[in-house]
Amino acid sequence: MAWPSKQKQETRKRILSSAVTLFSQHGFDNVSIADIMQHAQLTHGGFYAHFASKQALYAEAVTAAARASALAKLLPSGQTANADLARLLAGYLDIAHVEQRHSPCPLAFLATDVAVREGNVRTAYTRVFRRLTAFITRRLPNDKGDRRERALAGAAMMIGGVAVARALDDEAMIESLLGACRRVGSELLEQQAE
Amino acid sequence: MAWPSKQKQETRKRILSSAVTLFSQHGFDNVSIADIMQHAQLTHGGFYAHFASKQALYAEAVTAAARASALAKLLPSGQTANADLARLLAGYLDIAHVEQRHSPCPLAFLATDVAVREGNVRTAYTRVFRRLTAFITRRLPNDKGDRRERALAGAAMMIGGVAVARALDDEAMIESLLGACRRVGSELLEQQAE
DNA sequence: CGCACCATATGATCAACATCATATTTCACT
DNA sequence: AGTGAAATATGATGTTGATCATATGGTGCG
Repeated sequence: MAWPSKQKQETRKRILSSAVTLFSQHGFDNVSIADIMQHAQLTHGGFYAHFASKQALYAEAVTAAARASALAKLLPSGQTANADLARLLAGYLDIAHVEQRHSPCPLAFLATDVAVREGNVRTAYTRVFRRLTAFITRRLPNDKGDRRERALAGAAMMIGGVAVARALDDEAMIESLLGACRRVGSELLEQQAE
Repeated sequence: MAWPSKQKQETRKRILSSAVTLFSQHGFDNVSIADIMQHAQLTHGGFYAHFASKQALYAEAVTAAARASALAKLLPSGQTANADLARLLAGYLDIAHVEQRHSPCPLAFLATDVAVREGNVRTAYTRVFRRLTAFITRRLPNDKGDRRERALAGAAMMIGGVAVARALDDEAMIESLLGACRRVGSELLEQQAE
């Protein structure tokens, strides 16, 4: 009975946060445990005191990334539904997001990387996606069309826009793509003034 | 000067085709040269007689995948613009595509996988994306709104829809997502009957 | 039939890396 | 201050995989 100082919990959080950053930036397979631990200012050996395996860390990282990312910061907004959606679109389809200058959304950054795994990781990803689409659906007006359908398609467009932008080579095309998704997304999701 | 039998060209094509299949299915890092060669019914050693490196193969595979995928088969269509777009949406946002029961589109299957590489691979990806958006743009009516903008956003939605669907765990949600993207995509890209 | 040569196969080599076993440090409490 | 366990570090181990060097085998020509 020693160390009630919560050191361990904080260390664990630091590892998770480093994992989110590095996995998003380089993909699961291009990041070693040693890389993550180093980034968290630790050495590689202690890792298994915190996580059962690299895969287990990945599953938690997907969830943690969602919590840290822009969406989470919108949740307790209190603004109008329309303002929330506008802010979501603008923040998500932003070059700063694509270049990972703030917390990346795992749905866009890890999409095909998650698709090739099994088990927990997929489940975590699915949960995060469900949460995003619920967030959007709740803010769509009830009257025109099927809200859920538009929310799903809108989410796909946002995620696809960012994922593709990250893969592109050409700065100008990246900007066009993001701009196009912002504007069409706004038509699709926001209540237009009449 | 022997072997005018073109054996080598055909072998090379077989390797490329195996690479497309396996990279799409498992991602670049989870496929070894040996896996690819075995899939092409060869042994690992001969690989470097055909490609300079695994990365070089990847760049060519992105291009080859595009050529083999559904889009390519639409190109010499001769149908109306609307019919082409309808066919593209239906074929792309299809569970059979997601489950890779036919040639996968590299834009969706390799998006985040390409995003973490450098050089040739990104360039090849960008070229394929440019080709897809050009294909769509050319088939949009000139009158309402900015064609190119709608083409870019539509492409992002298609690609995002398939990429996310592949990562999801839940069959029902996959179907909803694909259906939503098909219907919203159709509103966005097809000329609606009045 | 045998030769020259290209395509492919066999068999290293060398470096990364996930995971584990063991050592060292650090804190809370006496 | 001293002690013991928790937290972290150091140092294997074993495997996998990209790449390369060398060997084999089949092909078309003389």
